[in-house]
Amino acid sequence: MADRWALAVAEDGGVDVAPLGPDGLPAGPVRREAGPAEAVRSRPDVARWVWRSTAEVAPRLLATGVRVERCYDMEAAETLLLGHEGRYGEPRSAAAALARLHGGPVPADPPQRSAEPGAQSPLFEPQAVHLPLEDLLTVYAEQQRRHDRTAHPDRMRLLTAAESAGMLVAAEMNHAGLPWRADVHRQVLHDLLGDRYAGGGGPRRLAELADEVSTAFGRRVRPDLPADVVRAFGQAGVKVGSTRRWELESVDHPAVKPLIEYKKLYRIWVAHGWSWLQDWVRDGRFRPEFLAGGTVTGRWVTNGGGGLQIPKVIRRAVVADPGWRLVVADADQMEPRVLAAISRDPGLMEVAGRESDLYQSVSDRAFSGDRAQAKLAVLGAVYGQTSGDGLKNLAALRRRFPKAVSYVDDAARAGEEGRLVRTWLGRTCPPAAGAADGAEEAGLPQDEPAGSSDRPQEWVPGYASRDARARGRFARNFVVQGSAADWALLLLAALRQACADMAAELVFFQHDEVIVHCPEEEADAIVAAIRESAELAGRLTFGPTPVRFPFTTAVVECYGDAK
DNA sequence: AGTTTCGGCGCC
DNA sequence: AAAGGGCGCCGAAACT
Repeated sequence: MADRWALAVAEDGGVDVAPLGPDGLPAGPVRREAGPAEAVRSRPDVARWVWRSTAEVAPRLLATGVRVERCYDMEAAETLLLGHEGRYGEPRSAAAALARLHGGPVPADPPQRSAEPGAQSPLFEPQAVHLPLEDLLTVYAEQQRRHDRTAHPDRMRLLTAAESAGMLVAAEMNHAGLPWRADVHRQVLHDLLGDRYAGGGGPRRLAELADEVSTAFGRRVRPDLPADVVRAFGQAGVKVGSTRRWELESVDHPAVKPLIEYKKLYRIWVAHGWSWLQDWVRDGRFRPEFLAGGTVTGRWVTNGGGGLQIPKVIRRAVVADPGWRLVVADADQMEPRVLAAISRDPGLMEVAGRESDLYQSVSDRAFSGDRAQAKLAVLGAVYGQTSGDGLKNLAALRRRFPKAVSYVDDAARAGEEGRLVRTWLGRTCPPAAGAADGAEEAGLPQDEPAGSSDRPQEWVPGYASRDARARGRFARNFVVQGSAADWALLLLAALRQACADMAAELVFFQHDEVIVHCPEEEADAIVAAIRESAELAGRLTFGPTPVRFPFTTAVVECYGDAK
């Protein structure tokens, strides 16, 4: 049995499959099967299935309980390769890749559809283009050659494998759903907001707070209309530029307290209230549609339901099934640890080589024990902070960890100058990303490289334009956030394999946090598997490195009890 | 009336 | 003086 097989879905839902040799070329005759499940089930020893789109195939496998070991997602590969080649914006479908090879007209990608609440099969792609197996093989062979031509072929191949694994995990999470107790959710809502229908059609507590705000101003003010609030403050003799919380917090006025409380609860009501519950929770599960690789940095997004923005108070509703547990695992200080691994800064690698609190260690070395300052400085360096305490403390950071800071500085400069910036494994930042305004559809730099623009947007001689600086900040953050996403994909892939021979299921993933739903007796094994997967992912992603990737894990029945 | 943008905030 | 990065979501406001 060949190690790799290719699989092409036909118009009628049947599939053609063929074994691939070590060179990636067909090593046997094409066979016809009734569907992906039949094809996979009768070939249990295949190590990797090569197909056009995991989102197309995986739901059909999951529906019949068939699992694959690994896959190669051709359209994920095409996206990564186009990015690496500096060709962001070109159509990324397999059909487009084929057309480019044959010199024909290149079809545009189908438009992204958005999720509909309660959709039964949200992953089914209505506009799926069924390429014959022979064409898939042509594209695949060319993609192999394109991997070979990248700056680090071994890393790029790993990235494609990791992204493909992520697509499998995402499909499995979409299938499983996050255990969700609607009754608990309703109780939380009632505790926070009071009766659902009380004053003016809204919840009681919001009506009360709106009254308090109005009383404080001495006239009727609607707290959810920013313009109305700004006007009311103006009439009270307080000049505010917006109604953002950080700005209001420094205002001394009796309306501030109820206003901030109102906005907090209003947010819960509109984004995770009763109608959200009705729209997104079915049969005891919340099913956001996870999209692996949904952002340019490689972070995932969810399509529908705000799956990655579940407010802390609402997590009370995430409850394990009877006899089961949630293993909630959160990577400790992931971004500075990743910065240590990619920059090879000796000092930062040394502190990241311990599992203890990294910010405290940085603080001990450079900030005379003030952990909060150290954390601000590190995050400021990663995010490109341009003012405030973070900037002030950056100098101390630079003295102690020069290679780490210059690593992100170099990325920022490259971004400003419109050069390509890549994560450790080779995911590539679009040159125009981070531009202040739209018009990046062309996928090309928006304005002149720094210093050569004849119409600078700001008159600061020798400095980059505002847009260029925005791209610099984007690129600075990209190398860290994106390399962290590289590592997280490998972590997920390893954890998925560890869960394979247990009942445990991966049910949630949020950048540096993962939740496994498992029978109580498997919880200890899962905790160990997370630790082992994290270290394995570190070695696979970054090669030999002293950097550790510890997790804080909690075995709980309720997500709200973690942390 | 329908679509896009804005303001604001949730998460990391 | 200078907006710290990435997202999604909602209603209101602003547009067509």
